Amino acid sequence: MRLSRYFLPTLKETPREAEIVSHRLMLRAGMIRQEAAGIYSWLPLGKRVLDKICAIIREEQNRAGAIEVLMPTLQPADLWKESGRYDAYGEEMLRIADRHDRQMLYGPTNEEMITAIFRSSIRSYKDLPLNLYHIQWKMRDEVRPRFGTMRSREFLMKDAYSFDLDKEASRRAYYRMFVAYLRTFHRMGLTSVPMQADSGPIGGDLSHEFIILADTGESEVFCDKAMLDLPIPGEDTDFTGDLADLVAPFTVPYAATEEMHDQAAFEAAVPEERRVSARGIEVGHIFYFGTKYSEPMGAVVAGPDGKDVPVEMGSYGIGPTRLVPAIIEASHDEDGIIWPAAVAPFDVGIINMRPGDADCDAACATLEARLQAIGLDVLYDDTDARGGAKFAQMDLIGLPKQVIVGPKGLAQGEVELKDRRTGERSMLSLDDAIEALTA
RNA sequence: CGGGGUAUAGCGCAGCCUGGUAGCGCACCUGUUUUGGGAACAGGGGGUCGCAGGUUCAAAUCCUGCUGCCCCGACCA
Repeated sequence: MRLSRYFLPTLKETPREAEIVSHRLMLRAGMIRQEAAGIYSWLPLGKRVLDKICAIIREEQNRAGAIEVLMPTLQPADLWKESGRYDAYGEEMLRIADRHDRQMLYGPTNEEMITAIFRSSIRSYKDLPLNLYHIQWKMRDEVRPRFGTMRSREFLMKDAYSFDLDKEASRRAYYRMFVAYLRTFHRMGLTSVPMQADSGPIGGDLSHEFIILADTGESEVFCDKAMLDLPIPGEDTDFTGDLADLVAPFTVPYAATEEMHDQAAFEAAVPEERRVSARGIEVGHIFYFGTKYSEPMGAVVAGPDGKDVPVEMGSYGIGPTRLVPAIIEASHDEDGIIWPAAVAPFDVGIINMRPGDADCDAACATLEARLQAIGLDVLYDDTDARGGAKFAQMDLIGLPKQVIVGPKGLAQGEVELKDRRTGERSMLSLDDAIEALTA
């Protein structure tokens, strides 16, 4: 992509409304634009990051055996009356009447709808286990949206729903998502800590929040330092087996958000030098809720004995539009964003120091073509802005690798390769630079 | 929903107290000189001063009402 033909409205100054660093950087890097309180447009650079995040989520959901669907954002109120949540949900649910004065709502979540889909097609335990997910816009009309897309009213959510014959099978389904989540966040360059969460009226231990540690996180979290260094299950994980042994190392050490925190238990369980108390951002939440929806809504399957039983369910959420700022909170410096390679909007940035100079133009064009040929996404700054402005902009938008091409280097047959994270710079021949970027 | 702010060009701000027909920096356009870490000079374009009403010869400025947005709290992927 040539920068001169792209839409990248970066800002030198920070819009006044932005308080936290990720919000400031997302606005300055031209990733988003606010349309109303808690409502955002995603501009090209932001859209690219969002797409990369969603792609990783999909890969890991699919690997874990979940199947993608797509449900509508607008739902009929009748479904929610069946589950009893239409009246219970409160002001956070955006209610709409259509032209026939039918009661509709912009969905804050999809348990009712997925249960309706399930019950209309599945009759036998032989069709279980089943896990259906989608990535789709949700609306929660929060009293006070804030922090950019970290807490917005309209937000993207990956929500998966599992269906099983009994609680034991549902636990295995829960563990599959547990491992999938560990892998998903790990692949995005994040250290996530699963923390036991309030599981509501069902009780038990099958509810976890996945927390990213970041200084500017919203809530206080406490855990055993050992949690941060646990190896993450590999992509060869057999999701058809029981994953209890893989999950156990993550559920045994102490880890709790402030709502669940017990200081005495913390001190008893964790030696002082391993006690971590930090800020965290919730990027995922999984829970088992049994027959809470299947029973009132009549989602039953015939068991081996031929008798109908309400299906056991769980739901599993990740917020991609929250992950973007979460990643930035965890990875930035005073110059701007530092994207982990897996979610960077472009893999490589090329800076042409002297557009119009035949040698510079030719070297940049060659570089761009060869990097694209090996499958890299390249943003080529071919504008005639001053050198300093180009460096600042490329650092602001956080591309992990940058190649700087100018007459001084070319006179020696070299270009400069820069690593955004470490700040390391080295002069290399064009071929060596391409070699280094391919590795 | 309680408390506190704020609203003037795309962004950041001044002007308001003391009324006289809108200004600065950045960004943008033209030209020249420049060019290795947010260039210099010269010229230029861009504004229903959030909205509505009122006071006045005259309102960005004073008065009244409303709305948007931000922050703190309670609530939440």
